[in-house]
Amino acid sequence: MAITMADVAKRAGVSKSTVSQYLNKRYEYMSQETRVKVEAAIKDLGYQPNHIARSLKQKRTSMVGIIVANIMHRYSTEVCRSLEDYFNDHDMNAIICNADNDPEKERKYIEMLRAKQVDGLIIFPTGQNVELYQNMLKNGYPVVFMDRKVKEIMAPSVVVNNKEATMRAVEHLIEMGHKKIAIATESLTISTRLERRQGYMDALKENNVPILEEYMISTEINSMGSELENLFSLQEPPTALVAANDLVFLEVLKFAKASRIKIGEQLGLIVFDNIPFADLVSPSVTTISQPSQEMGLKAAELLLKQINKEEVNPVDTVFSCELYLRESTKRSIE
Amino acid sequence: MAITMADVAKRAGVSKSTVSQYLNKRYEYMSQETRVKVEAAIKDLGYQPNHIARSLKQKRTSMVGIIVANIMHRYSTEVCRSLEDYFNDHDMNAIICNADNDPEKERKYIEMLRAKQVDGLIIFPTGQNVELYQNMLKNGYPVVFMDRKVKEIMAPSVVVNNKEATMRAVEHLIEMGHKKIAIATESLTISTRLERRQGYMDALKENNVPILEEYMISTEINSMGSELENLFSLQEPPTALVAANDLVFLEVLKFAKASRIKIGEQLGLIVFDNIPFADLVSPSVTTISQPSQEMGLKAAELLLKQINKEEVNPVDTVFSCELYLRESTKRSIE
DNA sequence: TTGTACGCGTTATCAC
DNA sequence: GTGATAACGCGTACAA
Repeated sequence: MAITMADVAKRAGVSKSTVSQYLNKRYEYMSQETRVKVEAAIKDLGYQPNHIARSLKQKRTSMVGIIVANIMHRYSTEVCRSLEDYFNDHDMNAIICNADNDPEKERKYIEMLRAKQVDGLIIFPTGQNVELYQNMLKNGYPVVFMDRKVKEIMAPSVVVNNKEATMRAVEHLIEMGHKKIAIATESLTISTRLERRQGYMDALKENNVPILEEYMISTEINSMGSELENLFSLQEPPTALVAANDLVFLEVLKFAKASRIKIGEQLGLIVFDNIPFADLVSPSVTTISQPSQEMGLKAAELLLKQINKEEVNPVDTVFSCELYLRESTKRSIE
Repeated sequence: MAITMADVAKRAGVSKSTVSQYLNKRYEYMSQETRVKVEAAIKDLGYQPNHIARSLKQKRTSMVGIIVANIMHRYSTEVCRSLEDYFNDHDMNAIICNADNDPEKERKYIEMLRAKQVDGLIIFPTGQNVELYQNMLKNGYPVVFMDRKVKEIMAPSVVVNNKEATMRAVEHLIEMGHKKIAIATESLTISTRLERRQGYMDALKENNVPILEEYMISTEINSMGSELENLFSLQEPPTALVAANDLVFLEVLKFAKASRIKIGEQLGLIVFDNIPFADLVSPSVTTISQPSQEMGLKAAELLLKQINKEEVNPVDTVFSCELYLRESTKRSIE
């Protein structure tokens, strides 16, 4: 079917090994004459080396796996883009998989990618497959965790300062006079969500603002709308809200539109996530932005080091978020 | 290093072939007894089959390549998500690559992915590597083109009715009383951009609205801002604008904000692309939306059929876009 | 400088 | 039912 080294060798009137030498640019072991012969044969036949066979021999596929929670998060897309760029520059390919925050799916992907002999894995972990993570780390398999921490695990991780960034954001709301501040997160199964909520609570506590359970909603995206309705039906509805990621933000926008709540006027709003049009819509949206590009770069570097058998410390690399103040939090409360 | 079939065979006291039979579930050729022995050995050793070796033998990697123009387009992300879902459901993996509309990069990716023996390719083509495309098609290599057509090529393609959709959108602007309608596209190197522009021109012609060169700007994203400035510095600046994709839209928003042009009030705006928050921002944005999910599904099906040696006609599958009328085009001109 | 022979981990084809 | 043995396509000692 396809053209193999043997075909090239026959055509050029040399042996397979000579062709192999040529392909690996070990020209010292070769006369000028055979070199051009081989070159011609390759061109003639349109020969393409078979990486699969090479991988089998070399135990290196030049592929890495990326297991992302959900590529529809803007942040995830940005990180993937950054990772892909980096690996491409290093002649590697990335296989991108969506685990959808489903531990079962995550497990399946990890096993599949390892069976495919990918050289390493970058994982946005669900946090639920602890034994599996530990197994990989114990065996020295190259892994970098991204975005989320796994408590029981010591591993190279690339994360942001969720707690501090949220604290800073909530403090800003407090400075603007807000006292009735709510936070909406997805279900509290993942470190980032817990940390953001903790930052929210810490900020309130440090500023002697009472922490009210009913101001902290956390639920699936599907039921976020009705939870928001409850929240704003309280006797004392919040005057400000922190949306803990972009999907939550979308739900908040939907709800605000339906309820004719004017963001920026009646409701101060901060979003923890990267939003492409945040500064261009009206009102522009105050965001806590994550340096997705740099994080992807760092994670890729950490993985590549491990693949190249360099020592990598199993510690968190913590990036700082940027708080962009915009119109959605411009109005102060007396 | 890793555990191989040979290890399992030794442990279970059988031959490699028997282990292979077991793994491929050919239990008929096996006593109950050996079956449990093999099973136990696999569990004990934590054996994982090596897909690379299997691929070498079977000439099927269960991987497909996706070469996307730029994953930062929302539409591309949505298509990728859809593709990934489909292939995952069929026990295949997708390798996603960004060609950045660069023919050279595209060529490199096609060659790399084919060397990696991926079972097929879904390409958002630059259109510039015609010989390469033709070569793949001639050899019966599974390929599906996505989003863009390649003129010289007969191949299974999944596209939208760019011209008709844009016509419809521009007709709407005309119905609203607009006569000074502009269109902004990226450089006219790609079929979708040409088709959208053609649809724009056709709509004007059919409605006896003069076509003005100075109302049709097409340039790199980098210089879109200054082109927009020129456009709106004309003696008769346009009252409506079609942004031909989401990146152009972003530039339009930037420009409008800087120039204090009120979208929906002073400028009717239609965007050809999928915009996540289009209906939730103020003013909400009239969009021409592409059925990314269904298109991904269709493309995946077409590719899988080819991989399974089923006959697939080298024709365009044309999906229809949806025109969502929103506030950015609500104001009529007398 | 070039060729031979073997190994990589799996599957397919036969014998037994 | 089970087990040698030969592919698959490439890399690489080692020999020539």
